[in-house]
Amino acid sequence: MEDGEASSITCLPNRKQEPLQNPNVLVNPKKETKLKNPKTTKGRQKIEIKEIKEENRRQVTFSKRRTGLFKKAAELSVLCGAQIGIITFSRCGRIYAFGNVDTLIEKYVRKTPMMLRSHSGGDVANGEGGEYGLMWWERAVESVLEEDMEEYKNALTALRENLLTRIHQMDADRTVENLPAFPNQMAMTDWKLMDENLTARNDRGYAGNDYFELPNPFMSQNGRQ
Amino acid sequence: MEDGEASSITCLPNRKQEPLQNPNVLVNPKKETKLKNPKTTKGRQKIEIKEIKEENRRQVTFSKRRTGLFKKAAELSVLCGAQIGIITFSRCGRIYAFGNVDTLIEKYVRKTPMMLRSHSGGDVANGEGGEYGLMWWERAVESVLEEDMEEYKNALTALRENLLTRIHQMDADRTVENLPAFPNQMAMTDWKLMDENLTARNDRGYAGNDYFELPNPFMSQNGRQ
DNA sequence: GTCTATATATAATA
DNA sequence: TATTATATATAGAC
Repeated sequence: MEDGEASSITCLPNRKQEPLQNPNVLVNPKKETKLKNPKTTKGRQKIEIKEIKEENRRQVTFSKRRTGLFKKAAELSVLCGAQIGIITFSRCGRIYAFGNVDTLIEKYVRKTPMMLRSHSGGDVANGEGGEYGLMWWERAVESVLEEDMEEYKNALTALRENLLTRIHQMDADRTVENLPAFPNQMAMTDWKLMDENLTARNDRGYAGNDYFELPNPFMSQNGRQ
Repeated sequence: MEDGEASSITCLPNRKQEPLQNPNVLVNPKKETKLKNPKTTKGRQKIEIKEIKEENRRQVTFSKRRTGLFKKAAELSVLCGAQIGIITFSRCGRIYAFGNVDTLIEKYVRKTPMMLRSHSGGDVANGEGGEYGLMWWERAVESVLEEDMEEYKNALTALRENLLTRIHQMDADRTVENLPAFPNQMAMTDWKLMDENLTARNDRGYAGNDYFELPNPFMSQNGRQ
């Protein structure tokens, strides 16, 4: 009820009223004479939080709630000056992202070394540029950074892609079952970049809300989600 | 109004009522005789979506809305079988994350090559193992992958960390002002991993909601956000 | 997509 | 923290 909250006039305590079918007896239900409102809908119904089985209903819900989630994120970002990134994979593997995800991923990975270090068992290594028993590709990265941080920064996205397009076998879940051995063989051509009409950024531009969708090339164009 | 929606009885069309101060004339406002409700609060007030200046109010809002956002994400995940990851940096650089972020980051980076490719100007390269004008570290990564994908997978987190701990100068924003030249010198010791009481996962365990907070070691323990 | 009625989130307050 | 009243999100039906 963003604007025109006149419907709050309705104050009928009769809940669980008749099936509200056949509103044709009364005046045209929409437009004109909304007095004597016969409750055209049941309104928002309570639902259980469990997987929605009906394909179509699930799809509608996904779309609506994803929109709502992103809107909430935008508001939180603006209100509190927080940086927020959201990555969403629909069941068919379609990506929906919110925020300057790339930047946040880098910040995230950069700021959570402890988790990873403890995972790999080692202690925090010092980074003076010597040899610390790093794997060769780790040293490689290290060396390029020491001599050319700027170029590295500019090329990071390319590197990042190259890195990860190689590891499609890992954590393959049901949304991305059988990727070909070389992902570049995929016809990833029909992705689209869409600008979202999310809440306008404030002058600081915290999250820089970019919002895009990248369809899974292995899904038929119909039957999306 | 989770349970007990009796308050819907109140149907006073008089909005913008008096400042509702001084409810002491009537019976005790809380408990007993909530009939003749003198409106103990103004209820949720409409706010503009712009940065909240008051430190305290902003902090409260951040906490509440972040909780709400994560709850929404959990619901969307369960309802629609979607995988969702959220990364949030508060103004002071504290990290709040939702979902199996690491896995989703890998999936995300793996599945967005087009965006990056178009950014770097090239077309989609084929990956038969030849030379495509890749930068040397790209070829390096490529070669290691071709001969030892498994080891690479296992070492990915270490690589990932090593990669990104090197690029702390980029996108330095006001939340992370002056990181030392070598992040490993940071005393990243007081992070904590907390389990969140988010909505219980369904049996598929889509997002595997892990939720943790990683405080910025450069912020004093008080004055958090 | 749009609409309506209701479920839910949350601003202000104690 | 917990409560309350209201703003907002969204289920169901077009």
